Amino acid sequence: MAKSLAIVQSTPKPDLLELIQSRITSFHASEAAIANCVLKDPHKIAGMNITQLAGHSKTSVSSVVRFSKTLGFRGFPEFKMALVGDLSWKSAKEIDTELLDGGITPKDSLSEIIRKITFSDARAIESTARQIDIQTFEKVIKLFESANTIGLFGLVSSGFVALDFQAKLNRLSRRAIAWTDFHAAMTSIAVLEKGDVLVAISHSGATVDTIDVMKEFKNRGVSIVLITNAIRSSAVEIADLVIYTSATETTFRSGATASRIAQLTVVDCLCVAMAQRNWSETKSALDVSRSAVSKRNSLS
Amino acid sequence: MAKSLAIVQSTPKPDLLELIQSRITSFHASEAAIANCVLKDPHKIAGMNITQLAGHSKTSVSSVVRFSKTLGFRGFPEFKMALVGDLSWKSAKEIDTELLDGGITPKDSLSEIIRKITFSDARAIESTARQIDIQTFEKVIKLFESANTIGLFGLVSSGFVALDFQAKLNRLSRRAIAWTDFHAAMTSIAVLEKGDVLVAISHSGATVDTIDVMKEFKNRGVSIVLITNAIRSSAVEIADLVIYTSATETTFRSGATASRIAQLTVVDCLCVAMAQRNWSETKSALDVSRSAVSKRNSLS
DNA sequence: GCAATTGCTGAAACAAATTTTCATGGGGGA
DNA sequence: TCCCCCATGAAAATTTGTTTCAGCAATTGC
Repeated sequence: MAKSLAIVQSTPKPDLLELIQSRITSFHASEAAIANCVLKDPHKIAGMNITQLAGHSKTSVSSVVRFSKTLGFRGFPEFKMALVGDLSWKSAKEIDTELLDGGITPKDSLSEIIRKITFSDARAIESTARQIDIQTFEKVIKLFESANTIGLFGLVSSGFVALDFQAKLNRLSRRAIAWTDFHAAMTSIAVLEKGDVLVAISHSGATVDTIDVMKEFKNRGVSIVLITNAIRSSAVEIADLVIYTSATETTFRSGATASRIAQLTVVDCLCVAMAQRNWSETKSALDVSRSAVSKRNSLS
Repeated sequence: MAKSLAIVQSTPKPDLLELIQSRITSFHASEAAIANCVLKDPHKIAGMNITQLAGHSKTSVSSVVRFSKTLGFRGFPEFKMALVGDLSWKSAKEIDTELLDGGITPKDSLSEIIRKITFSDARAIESTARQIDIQTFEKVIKLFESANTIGLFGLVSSGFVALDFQAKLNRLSRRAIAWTDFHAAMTSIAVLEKGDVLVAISHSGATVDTIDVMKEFKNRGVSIVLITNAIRSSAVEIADLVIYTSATETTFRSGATASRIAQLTVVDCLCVAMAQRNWSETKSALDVSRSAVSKRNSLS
């Protein structure tokens, strides 16, 4: 019971609904059915017991238990408590659940569009933050510290994040190389060897090229860190360590801005944490890099 | 069960602990013992089951049930849920009052680092959203719509935003070109002409190269839109329209993540707004672009 | 195109928790 | 001092939640 206690105490988890929303694509059929019920009328579900929810969602009690466990709870009661807490938290914050969907309609005014987008972006960050597993996070940092070279891989929008990550690591005087397509990574595969790290960034965790790259590097004995939004994906299977983001994509948002923002935040957290670990050395390295830039330009 | 539903739904009960406190004198011996336990460490109690609470308060399970009923609940589970809700509600209120300057100190734990960074990133988005002047925003969109070609310029980290912007505009089947350095922009200056738009992205608004680029294009009769964080800067003077971001950089954050995240959000708002303006055409364009990508890959 | 395997699903057996019942005993009043 | 009342906790009864297992569908490999 110490465990369930710890969960209740340490994580108010005030974003359960968003978490469910963002993971809904990686759910199985019956899990998704339950998720929909919960999202549709969370208050109603909060007043149900497991049998009722099973009936209401036209699934079985076992599926409800599995659903709860998939979300990281010990069982259904714990999930229910988290749900109650979440609803209560939201009512305190007066969060408009209608905004949660973030979906934009043809009749929305400009200010409504701005409100909806910024709301969902901000939530993606907060939700990702609460989601981060400190143990994993710390392990990733240690891997980085022991690695000789850090490889970064991401496609399209995740590629920008990889490049950003590279820039930040370089600034911390770490050797880092970012690739944004399959062939670039493959032709310089020898750059990483046993003891090094490859960070793969992929919102869906299912992109073919990304998975192939991960496999190739893994075969070389390179440790694989994955930053993704999808709990169940082939990429997760391959990776040694996984950091999850929590962003919901909706109509007109296929450009994946929310997920990229969440990824950037994660990257930033990792870099700042690394920087902080060796404060003095970093401070000077930062200063050097900064003054080098300002010889010609101010920052950007 | 209809009743318990009603209770959960209708009563946010934002003061369960106070209620207990106020009634404590009218409790029987064992009820009072339980009440004291609850008041002493509500979080701990919230993670207990009825047997544990009975043991902890040195009473019996039956007394706990009676205690719950005395408070007006149907039974112990309902009391527990109310307690969880109350605590969650209270913690939400507290978070608001907590002051976070975002500065990271050498002794911050990993979770503190994460909290501080994500907090300041989320704040950057929210406060940028509040800052945005709708009139300007709308004018920018109209400029975009009437322009033949849209040029994007940003250096270093703002360069990523420019590239992202280009990708998004292309996806909306707008002709857009991003440059991330002075010479690239200058050599293809002829791409933009009178009636077209150049969007300059610069956190500081003082970068020499960016200002030079703006001037050159302005001389050609190109309209200049600026996305910046600096209210008073040379760049603002030159631009025709300015959209302000609102991000504070602090120790170890010179990589400008917060400002970039704010910029990305602004870019996203602009694109979604444009998309929404001609819903039907866009919808199909988006679909085309999406399906083109998924031929080989899932999104990213 | 078929067989094997994997893994999702729900029914039912099982376990845990909550609630009710009931016997006990202590305190206040006659 | 005795009796009655009722708060109390032990244990039975019930409800609720969890695990196991067999079936089935989808996918992979041959």
